[in-house]
Amino acid sequence: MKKTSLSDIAKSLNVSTALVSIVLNGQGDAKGINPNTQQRVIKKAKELNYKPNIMARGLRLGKSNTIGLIVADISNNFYAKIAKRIEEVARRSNYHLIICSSDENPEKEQELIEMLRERQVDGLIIATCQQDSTVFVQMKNEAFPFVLIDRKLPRLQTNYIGVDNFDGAYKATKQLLQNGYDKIALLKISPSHLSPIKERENGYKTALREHGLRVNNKLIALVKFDNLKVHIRQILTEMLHPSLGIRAIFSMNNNITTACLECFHELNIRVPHDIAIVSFDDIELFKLSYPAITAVSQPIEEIGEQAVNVLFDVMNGKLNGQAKQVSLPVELIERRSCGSFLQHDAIERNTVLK
Amino acid sequence: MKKTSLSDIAKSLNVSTALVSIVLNGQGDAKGINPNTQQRVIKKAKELNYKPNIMARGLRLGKSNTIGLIVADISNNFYAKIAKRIEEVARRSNYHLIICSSDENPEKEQELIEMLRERQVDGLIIATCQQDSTVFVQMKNEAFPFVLIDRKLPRLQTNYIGVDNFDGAYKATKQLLQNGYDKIALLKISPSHLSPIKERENGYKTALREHGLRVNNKLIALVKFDNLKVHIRQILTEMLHPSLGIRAIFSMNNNITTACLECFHELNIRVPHDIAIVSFDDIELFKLSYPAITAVSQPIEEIGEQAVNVLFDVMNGKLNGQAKQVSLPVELIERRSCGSFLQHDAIERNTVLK
DNA sequence: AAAATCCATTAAATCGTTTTACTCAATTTA
DNA sequence: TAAATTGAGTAAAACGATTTAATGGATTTT
Repeated sequence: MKKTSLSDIAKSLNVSTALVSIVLNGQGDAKGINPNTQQRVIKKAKELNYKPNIMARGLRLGKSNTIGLIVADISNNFYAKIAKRIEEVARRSNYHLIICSSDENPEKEQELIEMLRERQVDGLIIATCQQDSTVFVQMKNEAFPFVLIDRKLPRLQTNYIGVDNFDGAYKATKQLLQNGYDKIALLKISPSHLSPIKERENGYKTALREHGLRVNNKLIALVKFDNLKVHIRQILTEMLHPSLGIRAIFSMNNNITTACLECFHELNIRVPHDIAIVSFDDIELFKLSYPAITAVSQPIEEIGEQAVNVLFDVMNGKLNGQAKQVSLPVELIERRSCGSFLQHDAIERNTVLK
Repeated sequence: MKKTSLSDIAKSLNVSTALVSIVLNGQGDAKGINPNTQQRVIKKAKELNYKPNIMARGLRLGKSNTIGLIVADISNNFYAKIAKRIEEVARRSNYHLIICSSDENPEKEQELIEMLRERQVDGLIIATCQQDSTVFVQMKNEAFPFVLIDRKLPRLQTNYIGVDNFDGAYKATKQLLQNGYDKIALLKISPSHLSPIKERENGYKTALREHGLRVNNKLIALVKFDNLKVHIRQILTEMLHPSLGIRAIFSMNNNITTACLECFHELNIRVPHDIAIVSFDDIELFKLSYPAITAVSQPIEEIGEQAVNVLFDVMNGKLNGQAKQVSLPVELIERRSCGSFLQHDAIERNTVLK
C-alpha cells in the first residue's frame, strides 16, 4: 500500500490537484471554492489517509518549519532539559525540533550543522564546542538564522543566551572563602576554550583576589571530557596530596562534580570533613547525595525559552541584523558540602535538607 | 547570498545538471565521465559552497536517510542515553536521527509519529506510551518499518527490544525477602498499562508467592507521571503509617525512586534503617546517594544498538515480515539501601561503595 | 564501406506541492 | 446589448536532484 498523494485525491474526485491543495490548506473559503466540493475533498483525504509529503512541500516553499538543536551532550541532564523546553516552546508555534548531540566533538558539530542545513531547517540553536568561529561567521554572512546557547565565541557578535557565569563562580568561591577555606582547587573542563569556562575561572580568581589571596596555578586543573572518570581520579590523587593542603574544590560542572563524588566514595574521602566542594550546575543528584552539594543553579527553562524566542525573532527579521546577547542570573543553592572549615565535626549527619 | 543548486554549477561550467549530479555522487568513473571534467565540477562545487538540497533529493528518491526516535521522556537519563547510543549506531551507517519526546502523552506521540512520517523518515524507533495498538497495526499493514523499545503492546506481534522485566523485579523483590523484609510495598508508575510495569508487577508477585506470602493490594500504589513529587509524598505518608508495617519498597523506576529519596530526606526518614528500598533502573544518582541504592540495571547501550540493527534489517527486508522480539538480561546491583532487616544499626555510614 | 562499439555527455521525465495566471460560463451592470 | 463582474475551477510552471534513454561523433570491427 503506497502513500496517497494530492493527485490521487484529485483523480478520484475529478478535480485538479490545485483545488485539493487549496482546500486542504484551509484556503477554500478564501479562494471561493464551493463548500460542497470542499467537503468532498476533505472526506476523500481522510478516506485515503492522506499525509502531505513534507519534502515536496519543503522543496516548493523553501522552508521546512523545523528548527535544529545541537547540544554538546544530550546525556547531560542540563542539555536534555533545555532540549525538552525548546521543543515545547517551538511546538506551540507549530515548529518541529531536530535534536542532535555533538558529544563535545567540533568536527561532528560541523557535520551536524551541515546536515541540518541540507535538511533545510529554518534556524539553528547551538551549544557549540567549537574554538573557531568560521562556521558562525559564514552563517552570519549568509544571514542564516541561528542562536548560540550556553557557550559563545570571543569576538563573535551574534545572538546568544547564557547565564552570568562570572557571578556564579564568584559567589561559589566566595562561599568557600567565607567558610574559612583559602586553598581552593579549581577543576575546569576541557575543551578549556569554552566561554563559560573562562568566565567561571575569572569569577573564581576575582573572588580570591578580593579576599586578598593570590591565584595559585598549581591549584587549577583541566579535566578532559573523554575518559572523565579515570582522569578525575588521577587529578584528585595528585591534588589531595597533603603537601598541597587543599581542603576545598570549586568544580565547573555537574559531570566533574559527579565524578569527584564517585571518586571520594571509592577513596573513602568524606565531604565536607576531608574536602569541601561547590559545583556549577545544579542537578537532582546534588540534592540527594550525602552530603547534599552546594551548587550554582542555572535557569534552564528560561534559557530554552529565550533561545527559541530570539531565534524566531531573527527568522522574522525582527532584529534586523542586531545581535541579541542575554545573560541570565544564576543562584547559589547552599547545602552541606561546603560547611564551615572549623565546624566539621559539629555537622549532623542526617539533617533535613534545605 | 542564496543557495547554490546543481544547475548553478552546471551553468557556470556549461554542462548539464545530470553530469554534475553524477560526478558529485561519486558515479563519475562508473559512468565514464572524463576525469578532467570531474575535477572541474568538484572544484566548482567547493568554490560555490554547494550543499545538496535534501528535500529535493528526498522527494526524488522517496527516502530521507533519516530515522525517527520517539522516547517517552528525553529528560529521563535512561532514554537520553538510549538516544545517544542510537544516534551513534545510526550515524555509522550514514543515517541521521530525529529525536522527539512524547512526555508520556499518547496524543502527542501520535502527532509525532505523523509528523515524522510526513517528514519521510525511513523508519521509526518508539518507546510508546500508547495503550491502543491501532497506529502500530496500521503501520504494520502499510509495511512501514518500525521497532518498539522498552515498552510493547499486548497481542501486537511486532519488532521489540526490551529487557527481562519479570526477572529484574523478581530478583529485586527476592533480595528484600532474603534480607528479612516481608511487608514490601510496590510503587508502580502510571500509565499502568505499559508492558514493563505489568511484567515487573508479576515478578514482584511471583517472588512473594514463592516465599509463601500473599499479595496484599494495599501495599501496591500507582504513582502519576505528572506531578510526581507531590503525589509520591501523599502516597508515602499514607503507606508509611505504622499501622501498615511497611519496612521496604520496591520502586518501579528511577523517577519514582528519586522522588522517594527526596521525600525521605524531607521527612527525615533513614534508609535502610526506617525503610529499605530497591529500584528498577540504575542511574548515577543511586551510586552516590546516601546510602547507595540497590537497583536493577538495564543494558542501555545494548537496547539502543539492537534497536537500530533490527530496524535496519526490517528496512532492508531481511526479516521478511517476521517480528523480532528481544528480551535482554538485567542485573541486580546490590548496594546499601536494602541492608538486612535485622542488622540496621550495624551498618556503617561512610563505607566504600561496591 | 557498412555496421557495431565506445565515449562523453545530455534532454527530459519524475517525485508531490504550491501558486500564478488564466478559462469559461453565468450573472450583473451600464 | 455590450461590457464588466463573479464564481468555480484549472493548466502549467516551479522548487532541486536523480535517472533513463538517447545523441552524435569517433573509432573499431566485419
